[in-house]
Amino acid sequence: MTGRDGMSIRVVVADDQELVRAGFQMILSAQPDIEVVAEAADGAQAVDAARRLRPDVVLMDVRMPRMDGLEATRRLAGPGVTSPVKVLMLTTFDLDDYVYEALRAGASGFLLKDLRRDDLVNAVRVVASGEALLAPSVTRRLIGEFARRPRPAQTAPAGLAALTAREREVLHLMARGRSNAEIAADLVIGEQTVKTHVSNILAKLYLRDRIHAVILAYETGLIEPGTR
Amino acid sequence: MTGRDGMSIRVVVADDQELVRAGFQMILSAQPDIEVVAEAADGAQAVDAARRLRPDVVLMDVRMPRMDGLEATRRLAGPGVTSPVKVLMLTTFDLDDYVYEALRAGASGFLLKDLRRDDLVNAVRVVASGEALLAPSVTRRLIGEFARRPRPAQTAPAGLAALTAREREVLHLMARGRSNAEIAADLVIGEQTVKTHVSNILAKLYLRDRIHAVILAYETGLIEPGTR
DNA sequence: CGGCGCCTCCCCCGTAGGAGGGATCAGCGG
DNA sequence: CCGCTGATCCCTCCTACGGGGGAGGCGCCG
Repeated sequence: MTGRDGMSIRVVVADDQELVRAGFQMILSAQPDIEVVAEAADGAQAVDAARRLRPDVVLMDVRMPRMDGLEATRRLAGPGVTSPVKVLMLTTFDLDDYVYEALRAGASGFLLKDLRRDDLVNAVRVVASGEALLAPSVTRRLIGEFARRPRPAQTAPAGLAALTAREREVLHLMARGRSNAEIAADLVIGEQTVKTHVSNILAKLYLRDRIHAVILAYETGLIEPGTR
Repeated sequence: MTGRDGMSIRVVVADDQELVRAGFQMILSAQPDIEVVAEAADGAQAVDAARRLRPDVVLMDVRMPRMDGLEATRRLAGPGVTSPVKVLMLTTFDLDDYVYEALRAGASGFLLKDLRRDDLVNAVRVVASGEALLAPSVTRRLIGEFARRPRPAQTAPAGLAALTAREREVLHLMARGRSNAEIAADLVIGEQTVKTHVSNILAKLYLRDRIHAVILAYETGLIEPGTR
């Protein structure tokens, strides 16, 4: 979208330590295709500069006075932001909390400051191109976190396949906590009919009661938390 | 654990195309600290070789005859494997399904075959060291996937804080689908007592019935799918 | 065309679950 | 010492649920 086609990659460097900013600035400016267009000493300045200058990448430190990098990232790339700016997060310590928060905040990358200069330059290029990258240790933990939770949707059609379309519909509403009467109202059918469907569902899935149906809906990924 | 301290990194290359194996073999063997100890033409051979030779890393192609790389990875690094072997997955096309399956199968990395030789060598070293890495496009999607789902635990203590320890205990069992009588048996108290607790829980959380309590448990992250 | 699957509706009936009372007792902090 | 909270137990009443039937209409397919 930006920063390619011969044009240089425009970068904003945000870090509260002047020395660190100077270092990044020097490394990046030495590249023919990278241009540091602004520096920021705290999150507020970073947000301000990024909104004004619309850089291709913001190099963002996690810990900063006034507004930290997490909050700044949220404002620049978080969910709900209309035209997000890409953020590459940097930190000295790779604490889990920071990483997860950063990624949820919308960061396109998370690196430790002990990286080699080639890697930093490469990272900026990768992020500018719309891709993402993480420090190896972070990658490992993210993979672990990801693999830890069982596949959601895929396994759903376990016994669910045995249900008719209407039954699945009823199951969905059941899983949302609707009573038989409410389901009947929702589907514009009689409550007796709903009861029949419910009974058939429970029988087909070998469930004791609707509560177990709700549990099954969540466990199989039929319903995902936060989808309410 | 292995492959360091001056000893070379021992690698098994698994790919059904002879030319690809030869290419990887050549690139890796050119490194002073890397040694290709075996080649495999399918998943079964890869598993066999890896179990026999205990290499530091297995370079594994996704698509292979007889047994594909995913299944082979599961057997070498999947959940439940006692002494896992590190697997670096390689593919020509970065299909979502492959990636997610590979990571769940226990792979320590996932790269596209269009990578530069330096990156391949670097990847082998990273994986051998116990860390992980992904192709940038894969990283982007993984982050997206991760950020998509709202933070689980954190938000839990929303109204839950109002509950007493005992009530939380009852709520947990309720969320597991236990009936009042079963909960009573579990906690070695009278069923009447359980009913009282349940009533208090519902009142405190402004819930209509135990079904909504189950839903709330999942939605707040009190219970996580797959934790059964 | 006759079945079969699906959706629809109905009745009866037993029970688990929840509302709304009230009660005792141990522990804790003022 | 008193008051409060939490945990325990008991009662009654009512309803939503769920099991076990039966039954009619519709569309599809052999």
